[in-house]
Amino acid sequence: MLSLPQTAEYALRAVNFIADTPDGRPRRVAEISAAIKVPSNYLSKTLHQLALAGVLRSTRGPAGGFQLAIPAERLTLAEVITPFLPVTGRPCVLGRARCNDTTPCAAHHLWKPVGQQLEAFFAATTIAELGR
Amino acid sequence: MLSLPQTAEYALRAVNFIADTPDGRPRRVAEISAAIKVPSNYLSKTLHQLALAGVLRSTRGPAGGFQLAIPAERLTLAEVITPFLPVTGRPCVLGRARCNDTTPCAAHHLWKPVGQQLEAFFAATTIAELGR
DNA sequence: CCTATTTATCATATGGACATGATAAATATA
DNA sequence: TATATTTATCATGTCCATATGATAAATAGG
Repeated sequence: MLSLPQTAEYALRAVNFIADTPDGRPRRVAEISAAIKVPSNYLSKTLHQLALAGVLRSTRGPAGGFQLAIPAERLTLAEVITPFLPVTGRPCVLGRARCNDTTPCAAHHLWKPVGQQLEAFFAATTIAELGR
Repeated sequence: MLSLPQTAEYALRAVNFIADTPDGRPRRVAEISAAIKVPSNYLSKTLHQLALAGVLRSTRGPAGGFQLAIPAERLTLAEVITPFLPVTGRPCVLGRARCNDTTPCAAHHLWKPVGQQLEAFFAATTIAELGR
């Protein structure tokens, strides 16, 4: 029905995989890419963006790779996907530029609670809560 | 956070506008386009697709235009947007190809109720319930 | 300090959603 | 039956998410 951008899904899969590393040692792009089935060269850039966003920490050179920069228990899904959502992310189902409580679209009153629940899901769910 | 394809939003706006026509007379593309602020030539094709989907009825020639093919009280948002959703519409937040109760992704158990509520919203809400 | 290993970055390609403009086909009505 | 009006369809263009491939920069360890 509604779906996340491909890249945001990649990010979630990657972070979830990284979070599941014994003693949190760094994971190489090649490892992650193979594990979650995402093109490695593209994933490389996605992981870099997550590092810029402060979600991951990157280390170059031998034994380098990507680690969580935030403990899985405090890292929310929202933090992971936000860098990959369109800047023009509309909160309005009808796609109206301005839609809020004071100038609502035709569907605002019906959509609001559903949309809020959706946002709450991403904002409240942590990586630690995911399975494997 | 998540959003519908642009074209699906156009479709909802258009159908909502058409539904709001006194005695259900046909509405011309030009009228609709002006009212809901959508490029008319593009809208034309979108409306045509809705006609093919059985949501609208089209009439050519003078006094022609588009009308609802289904009473607003029985026309759901899902029926309006479905023709414009990607065929590969994933029900899985992590974007996994196969994700269901028996072979769930890492987020399946957490996402399921939220996703269901989302689907229920579109499946249960009718055009008649929208405001203006 | 050299070398292997790893991320960072640059250059470029591609497919599809979104859009524009023009022409064809249907039809009401005078 | 001619004409104006309206949708249907065709041809084409643009932009961005997604992706590929190659090279540069950093760093650990011998």
